[in-house]
Amino acid sequence: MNTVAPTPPELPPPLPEPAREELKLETVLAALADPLRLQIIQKLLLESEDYDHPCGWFGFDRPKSSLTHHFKALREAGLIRQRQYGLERRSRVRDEDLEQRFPGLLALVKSWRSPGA
Amino acid sequence: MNTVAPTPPELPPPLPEPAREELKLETVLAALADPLRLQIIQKLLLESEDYDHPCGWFGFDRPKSSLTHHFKALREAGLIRQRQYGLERRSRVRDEDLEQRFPGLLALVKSWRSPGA
DNA sequence: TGTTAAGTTCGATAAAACTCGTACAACGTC
DNA sequence: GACGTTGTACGAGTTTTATCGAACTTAACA
Repeated sequence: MNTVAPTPPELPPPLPEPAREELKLETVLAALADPLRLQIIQKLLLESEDYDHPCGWFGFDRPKSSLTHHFKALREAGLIRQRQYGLERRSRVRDEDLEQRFPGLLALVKSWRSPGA
Repeated sequence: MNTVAPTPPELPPPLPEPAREELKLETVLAALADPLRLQIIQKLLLESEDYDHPCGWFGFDRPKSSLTHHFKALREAGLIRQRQYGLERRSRVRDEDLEQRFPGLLALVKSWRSPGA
């Protein structure tokens, strides 16, 4: 019986991101201080169900260039990992890395009561 | 036998601050995103030993007007409580309020490894 | 009363950050 | 190849934030 974990089915490589050890609390907090970005992370945490999501999935009524800006900020701060699937760039929260470095932080985001709801 | 808690020995009233229920995660995170302010909170958490401290106690080599700016930012975000003692304005972390609203957040600040040390 | 010390307020400057339009690149499909 | 779709890159305008000097306020005290 072979108990080796199955090889993941060829994922596209992640876009450039800081390594786990490079994550800085100041930077992570600054990234989360923006309400839209907080909302992005919260939605991913609450609704993503193990799938990565392109930024259209979020349903924000904002110009695309604004969204690019915020997703990039999140990625560069180390909050999300992004992979390119054809045209789409899908995002997921780096929950393991974040929990390891900043335990409890994501729980706070999860239970955030956003002003808009 | 009287088990009533002793009346605290006449503290000066706190300067204006947001009530516990008014604390906003975005605002708190933004306040903590600045390295100097993060350092202020961390130092208070690690070394204050139940005393409030005037801003000279921190030993920052910055002009007074800069310090005023940051302490005010922390107070208005709800991170510290300040009381006036004669000429001094002493600060303490609002640990109970913060722990209640954002459990685990202060632990992250406590274990922060500041870039400068 | 005059001096010192802690801290504020105001104002100017400078550096970041947010917002978004326009133009562009890449991939799929007809 | 032309088109629609997803998203980026660049740049400009606007707002926020940080930094700090200078003048002021207040309390303590000799």
